[in-house]
Amino acid sequence: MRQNAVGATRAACAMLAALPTALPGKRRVNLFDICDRTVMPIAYRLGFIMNVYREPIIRQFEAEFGLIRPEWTILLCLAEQDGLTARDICDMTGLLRNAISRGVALLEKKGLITRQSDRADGRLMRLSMTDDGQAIFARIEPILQAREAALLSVIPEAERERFRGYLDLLCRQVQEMA
Amino acid sequence: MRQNAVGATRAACAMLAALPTALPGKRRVNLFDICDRTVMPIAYRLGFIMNVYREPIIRQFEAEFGLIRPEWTILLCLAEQDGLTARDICDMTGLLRNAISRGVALLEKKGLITRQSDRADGRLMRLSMTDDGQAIFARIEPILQAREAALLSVIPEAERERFRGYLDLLCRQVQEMA
DNA sequence: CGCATTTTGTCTCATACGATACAATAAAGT
DNA sequence: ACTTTATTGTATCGTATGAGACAAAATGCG
Repeated sequence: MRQNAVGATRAACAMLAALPTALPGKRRVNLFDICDRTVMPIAYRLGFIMNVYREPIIRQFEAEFGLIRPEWTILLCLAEQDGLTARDICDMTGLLRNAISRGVALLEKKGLITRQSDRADGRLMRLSMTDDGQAIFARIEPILQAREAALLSVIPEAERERFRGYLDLLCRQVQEMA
Repeated sequence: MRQNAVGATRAACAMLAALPTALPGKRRVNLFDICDRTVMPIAYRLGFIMNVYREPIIRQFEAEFGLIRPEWTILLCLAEQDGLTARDICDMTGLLRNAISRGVALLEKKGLITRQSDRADGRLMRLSMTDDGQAIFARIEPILQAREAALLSVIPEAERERFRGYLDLLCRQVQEMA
């Protein structure tokens, strides 16, 4: 007998409750065996994808380039738009002020970016990549690109625009929710 | 002049390079201003969504229930399938052995799960939720469910199945990539 | 059997990270 | 102008967490 008859929505999944309670022998349980029976089938998938896709890259960049996540995230942003402020990067990435501040300090100490206080608003620090920063970024960018290509390869090219559209909707929605 | 003419793919985005290099006044820079000019427009969106959607919940559950991420992740899995092993949960969630082991130890100490070593394979520990565990899970589940509903509300119902299909493709692909 | 190899789970350690409080500047209200 | 209030960024501190080494059990191979 399943012991998990908890939560209001559990009843909605009652027809699935007939699944074996004791796992048969050594059968390996798969992600898809349970994620649709949870109350968060989409968020579960998103979380799983990020756990498996993003985490290893974070560790690789730490080990290989000595850059923590906020650091190369900042470089990624500055590569596409010079003179961003820490606040800009927070908004664009969803990282916290804390993390960006730390990343900026580390990058500056390494000489990979420069900080210049804004003339109009003394609180703002405009950030720019140095040549060294661009050199490092030139090494991490192809890695990110290759990984993106591998990820997307399973979605037919004709469908990618539609998929991107869904993600844009979610991006706006999570901003609303915050 | 933009200083970021770095990386092989930059040329492909040349038509976008005409964007203003110095930010005009105090204009707030948005996520969508740059994410399509990076080499990882999809992964960037996925990362952003997770940063803004998942992180706050992780912090809330830590503060409100004293459960770290591996802990409530384990409960989520056990709620849908009793008797899972730590290894099963790793495969299903994309979390590392380490994290699951830690979560299991904490949950057991709190009396929220029980561990029972498998008769056939002495290395395996079969996990089960206790009544207390189910009680806690009954409190976190609605929160997760509400959040999922809010997230998905922006995707038309008729399209959700298609979206879920895309995510399934990505789930399988990241498993392949690992 | 007997020995190497693999698998499962735990432990220790260094560290990246979020929470909180704070300083500096700007903006708004009177 | 002068006093709140908000915004931007920084510093300190406790903790969650990944890396790596390890123990125990199972499996493969001679």
